[in-house]
This record gives sequence, structure tokens and C-alpha cells, in this order.
Amino acid sequence: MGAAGSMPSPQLLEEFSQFFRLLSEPARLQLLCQLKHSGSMDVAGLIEATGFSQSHISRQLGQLHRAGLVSCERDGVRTIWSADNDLVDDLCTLVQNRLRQRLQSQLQSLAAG
Amino acid sequence: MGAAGSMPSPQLLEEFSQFFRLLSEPARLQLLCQLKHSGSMDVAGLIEATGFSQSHISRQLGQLHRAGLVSCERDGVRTIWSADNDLVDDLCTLVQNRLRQRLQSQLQSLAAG
DNA sequence: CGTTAGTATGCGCATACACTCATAAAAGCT
DNA sequence: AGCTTTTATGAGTGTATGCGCATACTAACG
Repeated sequence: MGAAGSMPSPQLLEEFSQFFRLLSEPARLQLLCQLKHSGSMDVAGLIEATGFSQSHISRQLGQLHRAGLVSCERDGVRTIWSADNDLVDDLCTLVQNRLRQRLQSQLQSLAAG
Repeated sequence: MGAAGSMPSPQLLEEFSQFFRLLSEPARLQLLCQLKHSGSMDVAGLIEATGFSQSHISRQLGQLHRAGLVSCERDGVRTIWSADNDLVDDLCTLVQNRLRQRLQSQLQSLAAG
């Protein structure tokens, strides 16, 4: 019943949704996880690991970079990318817990019903 | 440098991104926050609060319902909707902290540079 | 039944964006 | 200077989906 916190402003809602949109693309999420997993990689490594095209990877990394989720340093002509923080991991962990919890309750209601 | 956790499976990545996609739409996020804020509402109230069309609200609530983020109970011919858990609030809080932290560091580098 | 009120859905339009190809820009080597 | 390698970007295409209009379904009440 009774309510709780205050409503976020429209601008904040927009920022939230923009951020979540970044994570709503499997390719971007995969790139992020790959960088987390391997520490830091160049684009050739990401092409090898994901099978995506060079231009696709470059664009997705650009978006993640503008959002501050990855950082890069140039090594001569190459660019070495790395994941920048643990936020995405934390978000995924929360979501995964929720998914598990949901499947468990579905399992229970299936057994009970 | 050294790596950390293991890579999520492709299926899990797909589930994560599908979930985040749900939150990547300002309209859905607004509906969720409105329900959190007001406790529970019927569609008429949501139309009033958001200005969206009835069909739009019905569709978005349908998506949120399938994901288990909102629940509904029928009161005669009307349907009363309510937000189902705190996951989205927790996610938004994490993202908001990150946004604030990022702006603060930008502010610092502006003052320093 | 018919009528009315509330909700879900088929259809269409417009826009956003992932993805590719081709090409430009950047950085090193000779 | 050119030549090579690596990354970024302009242009185009196709698909997904937000959103509204109209309509069909569902449930109460006469």
C-alpha cells in the first residue's frame, strides 16, 4: 500500500534509461564482460573473442567509452581497452539473483499446483 | 592485467540484456517508478499521471508483468497494478551513484586542468 | 440478452539503432 | 615522401519497437 521514495525527475529517468539501454545490447555486454574477464585487450583480441566486425566493435566501444564504462590507452598504433569499474558486474549480479529467485518460485508453484 | 570472474554464458548475457532492455525505455521506467511511488494504481490513474495512451500503458505493463516486475489484481472490471519488488530501485540507486561519482570527477578534472 | 466501462490487441507509421562496406584518419616503419 | 597496420567514421540497409488509432475482448449492470 503506502508509498515509498520520491519520484525521479524526468531528466533522471532519461539518464537511467539511457544507461540501461547501453546494457540492453548483448554485443556491448559481451564486450564489457570480455574486458572484465581478460583484463585488457586490443581490438584484434576482441574480434577474435567475439567474432564481431572491426567497425562494429569500434562503435560499441565508443559508446561504452563515452559512458565511462571502458577506458583505453594507445600502444603505438594499437588501442588497448579495459573495463573501468565494477558497476556492471554489480548490476548483473542483482539481476541474476532476481532471475534465479523467480525461477525458483516458478518451480515451487509448479510443484505445489 | 589479471582477470577476475568467469564469463557469463551467451544465454545469460541474452537474459541480462533483455532485462536491461526493459528498463531502457523511459516510459516503462516511469510507470515502474509511479507504481512504486503511489503503491498501486489502476490504468486510469496511470493515464492521468503519465499522459500516455491507454493502449501504450497496457502494452508496457504487459511487458513488465511478464518479467515479474509488476503484478495486478482485478477489481471487478478494473485492474489494479503495483510494483512487485525493489530490484529496479536498487539498480537505479547504483546507477545514480555512478552518475554522481562521474560528474564529480569531471568537475575535479575541470578545476585541476 | 443489450449497454456500458475497462482492458487487451491487430495494424500501421515513424524512428532508432545494430550492423556492414568502404573509406578516412592516425601512427609507426623504410 | 610513401607503405603498412590499426582504428574511427560516413553512408546505407534491415529489423525491432515505441506509439496511437481503431477494434475486439471481458466483466459488471439494466
